[in-house]
Amino acid sequence: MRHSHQRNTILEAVRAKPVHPTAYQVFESVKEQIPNISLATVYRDLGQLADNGIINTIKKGNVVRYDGNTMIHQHFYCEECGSLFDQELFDEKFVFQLKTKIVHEIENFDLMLTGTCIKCKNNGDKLKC
Amino acid sequence: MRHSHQRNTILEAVRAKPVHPTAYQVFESVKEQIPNISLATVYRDLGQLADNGIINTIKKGNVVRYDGNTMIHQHFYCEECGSLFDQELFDEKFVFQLKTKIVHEIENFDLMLTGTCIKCKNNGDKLKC
DNA sequence: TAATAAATAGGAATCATTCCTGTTTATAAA
DNA sequence: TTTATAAACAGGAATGATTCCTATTTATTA
Repeated sequence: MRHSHQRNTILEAVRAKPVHPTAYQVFESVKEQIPNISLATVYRDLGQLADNGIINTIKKGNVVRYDGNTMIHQHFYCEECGSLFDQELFDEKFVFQLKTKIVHEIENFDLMLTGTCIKCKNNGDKLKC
Repeated sequence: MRHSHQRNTILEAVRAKPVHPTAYQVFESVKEQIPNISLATVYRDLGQLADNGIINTIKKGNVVRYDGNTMIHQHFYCEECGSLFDQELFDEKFVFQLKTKIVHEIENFDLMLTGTCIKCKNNGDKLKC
């Protein structure tokens, strides 16, 4: 990969956002610094960064989200408010042991939990009173 | 849900296919029996069947696949040949215990493993000789 | 048998993502 | 420093899975 101002700015934008932004959200964020950046460039660069293991991708619904945290971790998605949280459930060691139990060669271990987050659950309970 | 010939045929098609068919694959299959079935009908009925817990959905890439097996199980996707296998790794009991460790209310536990399946791996090794 | 709400076919619309093309830029060799 | 060239880019068109829309048909219940 050659040095690129756009790609650096894109990487910074992903790392700055703990919300796991979509490509479009990264586009909007980077636009503040590079007004005429192209959405296609954002997609291309995010793809390159992911291919090189510099960022991770998370799929939820029909959109891809990008995650600057490359440590092994899992995610929780709240169906009520749409928030996507990091969820530490299995560590690297556990995942490594699991891989040895499977005949296939595992590259990725993607766990997505969905449900209602604690905040929404409490709000829901209140409304029911 | 009212009785519907189309929906029944669609459900049979999903259950008959161990490959976890996409909506379009179900459409093609059902077309043999109901030639003028609409793709929109297939999508609508698959959605209803999933909403009622009669079938499950699996997301891989940008397509949804449908699974007639409603028991708790996980999936492995081979990046080489595109096959999607059932993978029993965590049983219902284990998943239940995990849920108690999390503050949020968990409804779904979706694990997708990706990599190279044993068959493709062996083929690859041969080619390298 | 009639009323009616669910289900349907077919096509249009949506939207995230990828592709295409002519132009610009980073890098390395001359 | 200049030149060559392949990567990166902007902007817009294309793609493809899925959903929406509307007029028509069908299952169910009174």
